[in-house]
Order: sequence, then C-alpha cells, then structure tokens
Amino acid sequence: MKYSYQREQILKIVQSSYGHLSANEVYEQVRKIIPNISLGTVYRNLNTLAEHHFIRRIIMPHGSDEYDYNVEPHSHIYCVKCGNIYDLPSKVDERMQKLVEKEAGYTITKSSVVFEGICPQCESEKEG
Amino acid sequence: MKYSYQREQILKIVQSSYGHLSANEVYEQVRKIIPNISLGTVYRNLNTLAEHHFIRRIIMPHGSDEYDYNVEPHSHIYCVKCGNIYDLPSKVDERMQKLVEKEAGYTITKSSVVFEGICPQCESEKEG
DNA sequence: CCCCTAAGTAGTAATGATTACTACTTCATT
DNA sequence: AATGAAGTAGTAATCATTACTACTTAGGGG
Repeated sequence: MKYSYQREQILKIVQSSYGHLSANEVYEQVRKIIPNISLGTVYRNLNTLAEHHFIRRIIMPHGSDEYDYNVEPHSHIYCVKCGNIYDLPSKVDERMQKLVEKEAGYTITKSSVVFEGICPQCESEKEG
Repeated sequence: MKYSYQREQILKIVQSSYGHLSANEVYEQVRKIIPNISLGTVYRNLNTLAEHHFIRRIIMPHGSDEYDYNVEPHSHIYCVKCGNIYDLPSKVDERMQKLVEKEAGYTITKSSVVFEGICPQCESEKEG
C-alpha cells in the first residue's frame, strides 16, 4: 500500500466518527477537505482499508454498506425506531458461532448478521 | 389478492423447488410455461406472495435475494465450497434471538442472518 | 349475464449502490 | 532524475430491483 493523501483523510474520518458511515457519508465529509475527490476513490480506499483491517466493512442486507472503525468481529443491530446502527458485543458473536457449529455441524468462516429491533433507549422512551 | 395465472405458476415453482431460488431463476423457469412473462411480474408476485406469507424472501447480504418455500423463520448458511444455501433449524434462531435480547437488552423484531462457512458434506470430503 | 373498476400484466425506463475503465498523476525506489 | 507500480478524477457500465405506462382481466353488484 502506497501512501496517498486521499486515503489518509478517509481513514481519519472513519476513525474519528466513532460510528458507522456509508461510503456516501464519507464522501460528503471528505469533500470538505478535498473538494474534487471522486466517489470511486472513496469506495476504492474504504475497501482497501477494510482488506488491510484498518477498518471494517459491514455488509448491510439492503441499503448501502457501512464502514466501521471497530475492527473486532461483531454483529450489528438496526433500531427501527431511531434508525441508528449499534454494535453488539463480540461475545454475542462468539456464542452465536458456537451455537451454529454445535447445532448444525457447520464450520463458520464468516457471518453477516444484522438484527432489526428496538434499542434499550427507545424501549424505555415508550413508557414515558 | 386477485387470482392470476402468472402468480399461480410462480408459486408452484417456488413450492416445488424445495430450495431457494432467486427472482431470476424463477423467471427462467416460468418462461418455459409463459414465454412472454415479464421479469417485473416475477418480482411483483414473489414479493406479494412473501407479504402474504405463502413464501419467504431471504435478503442476502450481497447478490440477489432468494425466495424460499419454507415460511418458518430461519437463518441461512452459504457454503463457500459448494455454493449452496442451506437452512438452519429455527431452534438456532430462537436461541440467537434470546442471546441478543439477554446480553444486549434489545428487543428483536426481525433478523437478517446469513452465515458463511463449510457444510458438513464438504467438510467430510476434505479428508477424502 | 354483463358491466365496471381495482388489480394485474408486458414492456420499458429509472433508480441506487457499487465497480470498471481510461488517461493522467504521484509515490518511493534504484 | 528515471522508472514503474499504485493511485486518482471523471465517467461509463453493471446488477438487482422498482417505477411507470398503457393495456388487459378477474370477479362482484346491478
């Protein structure tokens, strides 16, 4: 991987976001610094960075994929009320994997798990 | 839902497939019976049938969605060796859901879970 | 039994996310 | 400094899916 200013800025944005960003959201942000950057460059660099484990690509079932500063394998949950995407503890992933391997006899190499539900905050607001 | 010959044939194909078919695969099959059927008609009917719980739509992380005759909620695993998509027992789903609700405090309404791994058959062939 | 209209259809165009392509530029090594 | 592999901007292409349009049909009320 050769250095490039574009990639450096893209990495900074994802790392400082402390959340999940779509390629387009990264594009919007990086354009403030590099106005003529191309969307293709954003995609290419996000994927290169993900391949080299600097960030993690979250393949969303529908809609655009998201890029995550947290490189530890973990699943995600989309809150249908507030629209946010939250991380699930990686402990949950480990246990899910063991469950599938034990119950069904498969060797899991990778998983794409996105839950939909209601986050604790929205759940408690329901009563207020 | 008004009767239509097209929808009847589409339902028959998915139900008699005993597996998972993409919209395009259904299209290819139904064209043998109704040569000038439109791909849009296939999509519309598959989704209508799924909404009415005659079949189930499996949203795949990447690639095309699949349609399943098995309407019980269950997750899927894609075997990276043979390329097939297998069902996981719905017991696994129930336990995954409980795990997430207990460990992370979320109320799960829906889940899109697709594992990638190696199926028992391919696993055993490795040694031969 | 026929008419009406909402639902369905074929065919095509549009959408949205992502990747591919092309000609030009830049990093970093000798 | 020269070279070549890797990177870039800009644009076109791809792929799955949905939307649109004008036409057709199912099927209940008169």
